[in-house]
Amino acid sequence: MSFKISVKDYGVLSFEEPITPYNISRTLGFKDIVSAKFNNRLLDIRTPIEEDGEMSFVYLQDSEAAEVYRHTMAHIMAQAVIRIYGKENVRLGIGPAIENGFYYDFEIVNGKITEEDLQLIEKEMNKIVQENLHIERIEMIKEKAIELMKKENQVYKLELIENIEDDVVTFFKQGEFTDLCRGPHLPSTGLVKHFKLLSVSGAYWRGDERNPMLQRIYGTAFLCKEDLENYLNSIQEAKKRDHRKLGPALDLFVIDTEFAPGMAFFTANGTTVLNELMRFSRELHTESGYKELMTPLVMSETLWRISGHWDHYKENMYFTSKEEQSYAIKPMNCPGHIIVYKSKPVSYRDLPLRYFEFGRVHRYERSGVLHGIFRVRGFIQDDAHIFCTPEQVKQEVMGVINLTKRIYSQFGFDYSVELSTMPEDHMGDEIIWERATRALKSALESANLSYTVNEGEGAFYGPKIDFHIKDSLGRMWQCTTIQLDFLMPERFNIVYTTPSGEQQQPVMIHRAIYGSLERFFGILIEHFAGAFPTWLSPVQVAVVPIADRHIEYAKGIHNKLQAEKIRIEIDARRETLGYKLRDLQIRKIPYVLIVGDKEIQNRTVSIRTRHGTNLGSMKLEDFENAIRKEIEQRSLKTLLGEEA
RNA sequence: GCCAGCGUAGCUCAAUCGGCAGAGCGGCGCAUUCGUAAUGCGUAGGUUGGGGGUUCGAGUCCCUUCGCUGGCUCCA
Repeated sequence: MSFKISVKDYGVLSFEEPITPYNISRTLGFKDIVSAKFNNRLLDIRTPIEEDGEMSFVYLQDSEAAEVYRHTMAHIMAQAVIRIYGKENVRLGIGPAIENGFYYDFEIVNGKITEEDLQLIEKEMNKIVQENLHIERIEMIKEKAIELMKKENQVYKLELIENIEDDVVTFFKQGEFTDLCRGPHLPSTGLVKHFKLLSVSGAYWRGDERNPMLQRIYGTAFLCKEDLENYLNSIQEAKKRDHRKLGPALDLFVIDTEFAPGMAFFTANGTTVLNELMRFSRELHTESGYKELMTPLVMSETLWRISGHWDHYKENMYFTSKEEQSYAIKPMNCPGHIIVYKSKPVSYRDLPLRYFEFGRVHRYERSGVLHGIFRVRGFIQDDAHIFCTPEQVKQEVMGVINLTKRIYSQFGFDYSVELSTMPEDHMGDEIIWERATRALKSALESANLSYTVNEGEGAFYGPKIDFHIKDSLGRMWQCTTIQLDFLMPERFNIVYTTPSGEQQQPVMIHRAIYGSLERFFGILIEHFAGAFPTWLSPVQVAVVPIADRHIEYAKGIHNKLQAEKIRIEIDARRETLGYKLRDLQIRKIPYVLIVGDKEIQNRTVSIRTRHGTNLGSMKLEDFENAIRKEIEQRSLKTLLGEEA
């Protein structure tokens, strides 16, 4: 047996016997490695290697090391939990490193972990760090490991081992604590000292709600104190952008939890923003050849039986009845659009037929999932259904992708794209699903979008492409969705006439770009931290007369700009100038026009931005032209000299 | 829905061990007419989420219900 390893910054070495990265590093005089990258996989330094490959060493300061030390931190936490609650009372689930931190799932027999306990656990973790325990990697024959786990009553670990294919499994041991684990881990528990436990929550074993619920502790860890503090501060800062906080504070919406949990009441300000969003969307949809519809909110239950919602979506629907007739409040707009489609004969010449609607839908959502206006029970979709021939599918999907890119670029945020395939609970043949999935893939590739695949996450009627946007706390939310559907046209038996006079079934593409206006609005609030671009700002300009004798002039400005459809208000409150400026700035009004004696004399306005910058005086006409242009262009930036 | 925590004035938060429900901001009133982030004084505002219980006495302890937060599952 002989194999070669190419070590970065050294050269190629030949070995006859299995060797660990640690031993290689020692031989070559590299010190203090915490992990090794071997053929692009992060390895524990104690893992014996016996094959050709390329290796580079990972040191504590390297970015790749975070995964390793956070994983070790999860073990330290588990060790602390066991010390506190007693070995016989703790059953371990899984404990991986995640983005920015780590977690571990526990079952505490006849007990529970509360937020208060986190301090206690942190204290014990600090002890373990102080003890600087040596971490050992142990290989064990699977049968023996199963026996051991049975003896220790570690039912979850047992399940994990039974699902491992190899004959040998690995454990990591630090002091009295041993855990089934693939690794990699640090050489000892004393290397990373700065950590914080963040929260405790429930998590189903293996993510399945039929399984028991374990308790999950989330934490984070960093090499130096500053990084930890910066991270904790960034969480605090992000919380200030939270739309649930900013929305009511900026008077955009309220949620009345007593009378309508999971429903948003948009105030005048919020409605203004939504109207602007809809206006923008309508313009683009018209340009892209969509026809706007309005369809009923309440339709017969029978309709929903035909559509398949009754069989696959009933749990999420609201029902009502009158005169012994049962009705459903629509959870989707598709059946309504199909009724319009069916209302007259369709020729191949009419296709693709793009029906668009700002459709208000209601879906029952379990109480625990509601979240501000990101996840509600009633929302408005910028929904459309494209009816087309099978040949037109790819082009139509690409059209939607382009429209999506166009809309996103207006706001300037990043997104990720996912393709979701056939779920367990689905309608129709697998062959149809495969064809549809291929069409979506092909469109994605032609559009040059990189994407990840979510197996089994599609809608019940077809596979879909989703665009996700990050919220202020790093959670991803689905906005745009493009779903292919070969099934609903069949169930409703809709057809078009082909050139040869035959009746053929169209393909249906369900798509929404904002997704839900509520969610998109919420994302915007967080993205701009409430300081919307001027075209979206509920109030675009405030005029502040310095003293009563300036009110008349201020009113003139107000009336003039208002006549130009600029959203302007006058602040003639009997308060000091400083007080009003502070108040208007907190409300994030893009421009404040201050008028006093000087301005009246020169027919100017003094301009102050919501960032507190004094832009000096300007002729009213010049200001008017600039802001009008800024609004017309729906500019992300101000045209008056600084970032909007 | 599930696990844990939380729910006091419009908002942010006090109220010791179970012992008279309070403050700041905001609102309202009066005075102040002011040049780029908070003028001063006064005043109203509460069934402590709802219901039940323990107790001489409950914001505080127990039960229940509704809601919220963090996650899990689910989803636009």
